[in-house]
Amino acid sequence: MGRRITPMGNTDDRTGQRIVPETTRRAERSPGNRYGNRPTMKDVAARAGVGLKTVSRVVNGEPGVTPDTERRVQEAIDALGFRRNDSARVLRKGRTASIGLVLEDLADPFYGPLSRAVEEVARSHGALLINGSSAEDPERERELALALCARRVDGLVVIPAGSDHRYLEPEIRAGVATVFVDRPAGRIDADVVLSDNFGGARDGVAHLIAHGHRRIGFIGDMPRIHTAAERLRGYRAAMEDAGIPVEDRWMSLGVTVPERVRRATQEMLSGPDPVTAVFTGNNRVTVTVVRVLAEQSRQVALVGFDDFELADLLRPGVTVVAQDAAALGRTAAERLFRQLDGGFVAPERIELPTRLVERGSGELPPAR
Amino acid sequence: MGRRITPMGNTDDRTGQRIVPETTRRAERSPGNRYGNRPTMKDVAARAGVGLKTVSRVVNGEPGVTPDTERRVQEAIDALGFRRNDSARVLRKGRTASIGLVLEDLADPFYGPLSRAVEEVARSHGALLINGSSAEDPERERELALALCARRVDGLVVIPAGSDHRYLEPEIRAGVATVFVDRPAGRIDADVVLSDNFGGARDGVAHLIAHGHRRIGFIGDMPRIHTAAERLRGYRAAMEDAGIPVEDRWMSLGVTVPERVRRATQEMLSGPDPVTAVFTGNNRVTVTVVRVLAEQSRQVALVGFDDFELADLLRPGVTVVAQDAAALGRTAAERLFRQLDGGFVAPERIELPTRLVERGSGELPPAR
DNA sequence: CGCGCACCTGACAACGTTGTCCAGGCTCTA
DNA sequence: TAGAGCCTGGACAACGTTGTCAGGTGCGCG
Repeated sequence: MGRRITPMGNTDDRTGQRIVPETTRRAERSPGNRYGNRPTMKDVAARAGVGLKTVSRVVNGEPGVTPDTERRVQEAIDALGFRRNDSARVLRKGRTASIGLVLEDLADPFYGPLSRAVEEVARSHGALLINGSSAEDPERERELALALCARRVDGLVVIPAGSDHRYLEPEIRAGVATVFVDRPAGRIDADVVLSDNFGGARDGVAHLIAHGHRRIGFIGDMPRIHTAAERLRGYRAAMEDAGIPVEDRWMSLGVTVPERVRRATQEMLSGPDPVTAVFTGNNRVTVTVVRVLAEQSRQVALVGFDDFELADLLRPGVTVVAQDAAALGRTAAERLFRQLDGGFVAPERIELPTRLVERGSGELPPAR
Repeated sequence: MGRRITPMGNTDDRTGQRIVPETTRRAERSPGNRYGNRPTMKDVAARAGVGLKTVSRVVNGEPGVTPDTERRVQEAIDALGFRRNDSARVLRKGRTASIGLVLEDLADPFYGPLSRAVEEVARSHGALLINGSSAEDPERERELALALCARRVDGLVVIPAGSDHRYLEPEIRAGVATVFVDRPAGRIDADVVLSDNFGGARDGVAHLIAHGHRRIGFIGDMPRIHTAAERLRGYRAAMEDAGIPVEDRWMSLGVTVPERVRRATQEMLSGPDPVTAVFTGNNRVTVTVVRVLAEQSRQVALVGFDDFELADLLRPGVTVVAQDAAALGRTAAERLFRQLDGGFVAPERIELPTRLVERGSGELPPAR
């Protein structure tokens, strides 16, 4: 491996001087237990010569402590490097001020902004965010969600991988606020925040039809994924509205790995009556299809679901049906805290609109 | 707002039937406290007619329980919907099986894969990941890191925003494993995992020089950010190696918002002796510069630090110095767990190599 | 000067779990 | 059949914090 390793001894960024802190030794962890013998409120109280509860009051900024006492306690805190143990606090108070986010894959550019939006809302409510990726595996989603519940997160934002979420019923009944995003919950009654997948896809396909296309391909994700199914439904609706009978060979659903998408695209583009336009079901598919089309001599129109960075810089620019990932996350998180702050709220299904962004690829006329 | 809201009453994905679960009512939260009156081990024990510790044994799969007793306990658990309270467990055991990640911005495509890699390693060690964005604000980084310590995360992976991390010394001494990624820690002695920013930038600029360029611009992030400073240093080194005196107007450092970058680029490209090539200091800058160059009639060579999706699809393809974000995250997390599993390890600085990916934009000859 | 009141302070229990330790019942052997 | 040893089960304390409540001090007013 090409990595270079040097023994430490940092240099200060600004002065370039070598810094050797007198002691940044890790405390020997006592064998089974204890956080490296951290000081507790008891220790602080002893050192400050006050009672336990007085320390608690100072730490939490509660009233009823004379300035002099407060100063003594604060000095002891600083001297010992005390930091309140929130685990114990949580145990006592019942609220953890943290929420969980179960998503599909943090590395997917669609979920980054969504996750960030959830985090911002959480932050504004003083909560931390614990998140995990389900990798599109229902079992893993379940494990993750339940692990978060065991940590007693106050609420849960879930981007479902599975289609049966009854396993969450006991948790919801026990008071865990829950909101589903991007895809609906399966078999339970809960808040859901979605994009208008059906309408967006229909509009996108209609846009191609309006530019003269009739043989239009659809390449999407596995049909068991709700968004994929909805977008396919939108495609079918647009075609039907235009009175165009859809041929089976124009549709391809399955995993979104490049190889499959590539093959599917090539098949649609070959044969006697090839498609003259393609509608792609998500950003990963779109990117692969753009690559395939770049290799074609013939011009093929393209509209993709999901916006992506640089779509405007390609030639032609890629026309997309854009959904607002950040708005999805924000709306879901706000909904979550509404549940937490206001007690029970009847579950709703919130659908956010999509937006057709014309950049050129969708406005190409049918070739030949 | 264009959102559509419908009262719930889910339909099953597969059957289309309307599902109305008999009761998914949220438990009334008792006023101050309690997790909606969740059952505890005590409740389970009472129902199963066994002792508290026996329940604990069953829940944790400890030996010493007859199959018959185990079955009774398991039934009680299922009937009550019991789930172990990990907060209490943590309090007792001292380890939380969770690690914290403080990064700059989850929505940045560079950090998605990094975060995901950290998560995977954490998962393989049975730990959860709590993360937060510092938004490049040192104070917020500090708050976040300390909040995570208060939750008693076992370890911390930090992408520094600030340049002084002495505030972490008490935590490290108390046993919180800590690894810094992407940028070094300031003023403390800790593990650091970096890309070879200096070498990568030097190689990238040398590549431009090898293709005949002499007037080469550098547009980067704020110089207080370590990576930006290192990359600038690499630029200077390459120029010096080639015996080219660098002019001040060829360099522009500052925030990476599009407006500033755009202006900086335009300035370098105008005037009597404009630059014939540009080296960009990170992916956000690169993208903006690509946009500006696309508007130019003249061809300008470009090499960017950081790879980005679709760089190969642009015309010309964008030549980049690629760093492996996932490898950074993975290496850091592995290092973290090495500390956690193996006790004290002397801090090291690990530097991962970068890779020059030629795609065309860096191989353009100087215009005119 | 004495009483009452306000204001501080601290002892104590409780949160839900796990580690320790002991009791009781069983089996196996001498 | 008695004793030893093993296996199972449960009582109890402890983890570090916060809510409750009662005690103590000092001050003002009658």
